[in-house]
Amino acid sequence: MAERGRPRGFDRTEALERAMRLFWTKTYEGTSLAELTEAMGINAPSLYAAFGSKEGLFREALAHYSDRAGGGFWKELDEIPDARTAVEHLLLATAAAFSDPADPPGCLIVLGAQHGCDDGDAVHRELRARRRENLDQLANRLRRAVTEGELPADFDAAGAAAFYLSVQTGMSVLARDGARREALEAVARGAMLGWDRWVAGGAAVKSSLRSS
Amino acid sequence: MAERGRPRGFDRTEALERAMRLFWTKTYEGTSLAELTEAMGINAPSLYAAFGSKEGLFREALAHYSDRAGGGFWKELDEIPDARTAVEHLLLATAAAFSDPADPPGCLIVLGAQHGCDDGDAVHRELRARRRENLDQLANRLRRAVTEGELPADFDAAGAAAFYLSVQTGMSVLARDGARREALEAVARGAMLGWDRWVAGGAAVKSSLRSS
DNA sequence: CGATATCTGTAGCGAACACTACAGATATGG
DNA sequence: CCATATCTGTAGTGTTCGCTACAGATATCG
Repeated sequence: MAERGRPRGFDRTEALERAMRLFWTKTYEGTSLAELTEAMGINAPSLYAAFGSKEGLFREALAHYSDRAGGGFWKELDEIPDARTAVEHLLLATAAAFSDPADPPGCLIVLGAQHGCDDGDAVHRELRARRRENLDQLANRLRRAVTEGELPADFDAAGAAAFYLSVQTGMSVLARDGARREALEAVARGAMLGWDRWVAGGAAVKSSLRSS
Repeated sequence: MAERGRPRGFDRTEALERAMRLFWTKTYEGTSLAELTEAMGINAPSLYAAFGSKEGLFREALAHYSDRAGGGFWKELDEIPDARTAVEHLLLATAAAFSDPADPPGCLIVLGAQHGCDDGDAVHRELRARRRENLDQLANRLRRAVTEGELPADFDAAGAAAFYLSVQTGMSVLARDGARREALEAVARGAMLGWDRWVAGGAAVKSSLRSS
């Protein structure tokens, strides 16, 4: 059954793309509806008919971001067979993406909204959930490497995941503050310098702690 | 000369402290004047007489934060004689502070405002400048260790500073997302695992890159 | 063609925002 | 005691916010 009524006068996907880039540049709360409608080339009622609300539009923009811009290296994390190479690639690809002049610097999922504390707000909960997803994906990738025998049984997958995600998250802010690609790559390479000692296991971690 | 006119009816420092904690919890843009006046126990005209504007109040709150809450470990970075211990202490003290239940999690300087791109806004420029200050202080501390002979002449102080700051910055977001103290300490310890290879110098970094 | 359904543009809604005019209150300086 | 100066509380200001009522336009269905 074909659609009835007057057909939509704009390309929904392109409008969504423009909204995503605006949210990415100015954050959720920092982007007004007037700015959105202007960038999308439509009027407010068209926006509400197509996306429901500012929040609905943001959530769709977020999904679009995960599928397109921010999704690449996270998918590859699972595809690259060697865990060490996979993590290194994640960080180096992040360094390249966050400093790509064609896109706003940093990650929409990290920088896309205010970082309040209480936040029962749905947008903040969704962003938090997606960051949590990244943490889990990283930990699961490392655990997989343990079961595959690449990493030792006592490998601290949860700790290492938190560490590597912390590095990647910090890179978002550094990029927003103007860090160049070489600087971000130095961060990525620096994070990999400790890999062997992560692999060496809990004893090495503890001795490093004792030496302080 | 003593002050003329009706004396102020509230403690300016305590009001500032309360404002700081509110900004710390809800960010600059996320905190309304109504919330501020309520938390500070004063009316809007008193706030404006004492602090000039919301922006002026935030800047004073920021200075208060640097002097009091966020300032401790950054001062100690320069006081601890051994650079390795100094950096390790910075990260471990950060882990403890960011997960202290008595304070809002994470750092006001990292989380205190929206992370927009263009931002000619004065508040954002000041936060960015303070983050830049942290980067410079860390790099200078490492360079000092080079001149003192603790670190080799070819030590990549700028790269290492970017790396360790990236870790610390990421910890702010992890803390905001609910990371416990042990998780943040794992991040801190993980960051120190690569220290020796940072010290081993550019050749080690490059070989690590080649191995990917 | 008429009925129906959806989209578009104008124009404006109530609420929240940062901020302030003004009058009364309360101190000091002479 | 009077003049002056500063603070406090009330009650607003104009602007911007996200959002929508409504009428006209444009499509399909029968």
